[in-house]
Amino acid sequence: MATSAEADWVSRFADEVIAEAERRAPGKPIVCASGLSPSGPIHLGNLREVMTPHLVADEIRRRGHDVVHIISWDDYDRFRKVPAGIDSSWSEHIGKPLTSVPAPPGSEYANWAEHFKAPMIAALAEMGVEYHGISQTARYTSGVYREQVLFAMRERERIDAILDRYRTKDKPAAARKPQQKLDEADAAAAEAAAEGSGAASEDDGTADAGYFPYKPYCSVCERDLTTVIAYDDETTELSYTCACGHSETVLLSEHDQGKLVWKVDWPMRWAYEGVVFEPSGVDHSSPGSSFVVGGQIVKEIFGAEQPIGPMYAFVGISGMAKMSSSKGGVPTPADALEIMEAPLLRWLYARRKPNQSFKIAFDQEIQRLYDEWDALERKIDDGTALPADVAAYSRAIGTAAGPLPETPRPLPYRTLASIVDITTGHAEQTLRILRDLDPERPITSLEETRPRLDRAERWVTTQVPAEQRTRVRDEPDTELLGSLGHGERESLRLLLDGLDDHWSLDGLTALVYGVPKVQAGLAPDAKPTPELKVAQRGFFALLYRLLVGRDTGPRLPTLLLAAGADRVRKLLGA
RNA sequence: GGGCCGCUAGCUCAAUGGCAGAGCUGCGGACUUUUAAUCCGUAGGUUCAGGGUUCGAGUCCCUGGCGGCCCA
Repeated sequence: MATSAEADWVSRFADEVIAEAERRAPGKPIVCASGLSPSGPIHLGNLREVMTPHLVADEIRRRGHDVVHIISWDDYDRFRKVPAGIDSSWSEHIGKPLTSVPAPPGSEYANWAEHFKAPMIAALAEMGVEYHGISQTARYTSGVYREQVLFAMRERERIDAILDRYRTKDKPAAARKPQQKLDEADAAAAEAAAEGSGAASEDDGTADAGYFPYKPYCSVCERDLTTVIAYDDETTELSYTCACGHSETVLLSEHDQGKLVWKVDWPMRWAYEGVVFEPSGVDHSSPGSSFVVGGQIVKEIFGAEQPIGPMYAFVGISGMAKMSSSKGGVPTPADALEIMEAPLLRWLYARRKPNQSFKIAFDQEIQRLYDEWDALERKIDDGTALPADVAAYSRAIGTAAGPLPETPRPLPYRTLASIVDITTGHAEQTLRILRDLDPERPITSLEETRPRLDRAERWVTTQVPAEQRTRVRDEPDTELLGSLGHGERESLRLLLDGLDDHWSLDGLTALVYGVPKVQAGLAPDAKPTPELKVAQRGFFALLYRLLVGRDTGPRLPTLLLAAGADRVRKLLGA
């Protein structure tokens, strides 16, 4: 196993967490935690909230310790605002728990929270992330946190005093910030991240009647537009009014409609679950943030310790086509898994330390990424990979539970992309080209190249701009054909005459290079001269013009095979 | 105004106080190869600046600069 000299960041955290857990709660399962708010699409930035503890927990599990990774679904949080694209009538639900808001129109799910949890759950399963999901709605409405709620109310003055250390006197006057130079995706991601972490502009529970760390959801309208006006520690009688006009008095010792405010809720759960490791976004790094305040509350009020909590930086996106960003503008893990295999996505999160930001490629960069991945695999095989690279690789391809599915014949992604581009995904043609790629070890079934083939195809169809796609002409370019000189006509004739006898990848390769040689009076297998190379290039450009209407394109033999002999004859004016 | 993080080769990043290193790009070569093909070779550095601690600092401390973000 990894010694300290070759440990990566995951291993180092695992060391620390194991030691801490041993000190805090010897003999009990080690608890790592993530929190996710299903208030909208759960995007690739939020995935870091899960992957960071996942990787650490997995390392701990690999070492044979008992460990649990909790994902807390903050589905009892209030519905804050109606996102763009949703009917404005949803505004009547603002203030309700996310589990009490109807799912977006057309959804098969019971409510807003379930609708956005579902794709994340599917993605985590595909990525091999093992976790214990906890619905905060279920926790609060079943009274699990009863004692913690009553305790927090009893201690409200001390909590208020802690919060007060960070309150600033003059609330308003928050000068509008100058126009940021973020592009749309970044801005949306930053906003979504802030939403998810519950950091910004959270009502901390201050009211005229005093401070109360508990906020009831109204029994009539379900919204949290409530104000606590009285509370009795002895009887636990709590009186509130709601903006809807309703008012009532309930026994908090029996009442289950409401929750602790975020800055108290989070530390309460650290204490309740005994969380040893939980990361947080960089937006928690300022004084007064819920992470900083929570650290004091968990210690001074709940008598527990704050988790070891690395701050993680944002995850960016490069080149996401506007169209397919799933309804929210920011791509989700499901979006990424459409164009890359799960180990690749895991690798991105494993190889960078949490405090490093990185980008996930939806553009051409993904080809480079895959090249790098394949090169790493070769280095692992021949033993020349660096220890940290080996660690990241092993965390990417599987978990303590076993390896993730892999592609049996991992052909270069760029090759697959190029092939599906020109065959437009046609299975028979794709297989024919794949079979001819390596005659020594011919591919006999598309299955051998899956799932990578499917990811490449998905990438080509959803992410490659139309102007970069190869589109074989439907009709011949009669104008260009008509303007050709004698030599050019002759070259096309030589090519067409040879088509039937050279209809294979190698045959066509010899043919397309041979035509200019024959024209120059050389033997088809003559060594190329500089002049000949110029002639070849000119000939190729002519063919590309006639076949795809541009000067360049996929390698000609592949292109000819994909287009088919009949179409080639038609387009070349036979 | 306060805070967090970052700054190392052209780019993306390694280096846990102990010889500054990879990938890509570039350059040279091989190849009958083409949407950034592949293989071989090679170059590339005031580690943001200044000071301090140390036998030894990219790494630790202080001051400053620049960038990103958060809070006010």
